[in-house]
Amino acid sequence: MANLDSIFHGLADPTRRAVIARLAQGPAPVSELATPHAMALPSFLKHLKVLEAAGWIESEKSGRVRTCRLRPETAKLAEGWLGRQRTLWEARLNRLDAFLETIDDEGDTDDS
Amino acid sequence: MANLDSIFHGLADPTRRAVIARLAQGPAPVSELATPHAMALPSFLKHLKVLEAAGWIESEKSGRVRTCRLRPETAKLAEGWLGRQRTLWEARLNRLDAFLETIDDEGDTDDS
DNA sequence: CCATTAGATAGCCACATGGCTAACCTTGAT
DNA sequence: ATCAAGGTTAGCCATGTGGCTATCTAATGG
Repeated sequence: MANLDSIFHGLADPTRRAVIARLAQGPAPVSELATPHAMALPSFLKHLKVLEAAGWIESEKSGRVRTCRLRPETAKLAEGWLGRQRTLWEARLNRLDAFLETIDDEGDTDDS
Repeated sequence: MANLDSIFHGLADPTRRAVIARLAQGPAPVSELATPHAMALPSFLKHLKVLEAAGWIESEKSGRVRTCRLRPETAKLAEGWLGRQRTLWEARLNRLDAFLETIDDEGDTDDS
């Protein structure tokens, strides 16, 4: 697992998001993950390491092929944090609405 | 608005997440946002600029006070992307389940 | 055994990030 | 008019990030 810092940093790059999107449809070997991306393999491997360190993916080598798969729990951590903020935000808006209605009930105060 | 790169990069730092969490409870001036964080103001301002460039917050200066507020649409973009990946992932698991049931239906094939 | 395939490691480079201090500019209060 | 408060700007520095090439190892196919 990893902290939110590395989890969100993992998402802050189109190559890495593309890898996650690809792996959401099932595991794949490194070379297959790499082909859509116009960069040298070592550069791409760095992205995979970032994702693995963040807990987004896990991988296993069998023979000379390393197969990567997604760890969906990590997405839950990310969605969880975002959801909690949204909850706070919405609660605040509800309180605000309630307050505004209170003002309505009191009628206009500064109108000649 | 901004792209997913900067949106997620905005979240990849505890100071910035704390600012977002604070602003989810309502707008606040820069100095109030800064006080909980043990760093010089200019350093903190950089974080605010990252958040503003990413579309996470907007701010307005009146007199010598700049007030910041959250832009919750941005959270929707982030949650939206994550949600779409989860949808793909779950669809894939459903197909996998269906496939495994297919195998069950066919009975054992290699059992003497 | 030899060549090929799949990936790993090392090292280099340019630029971005995240922190700092010092100096500056407005606005507000006295 | 002056001083304090609230930012803002400019510049410095160390480290991180994202790309590259060159080289290396370990499996596999012929």
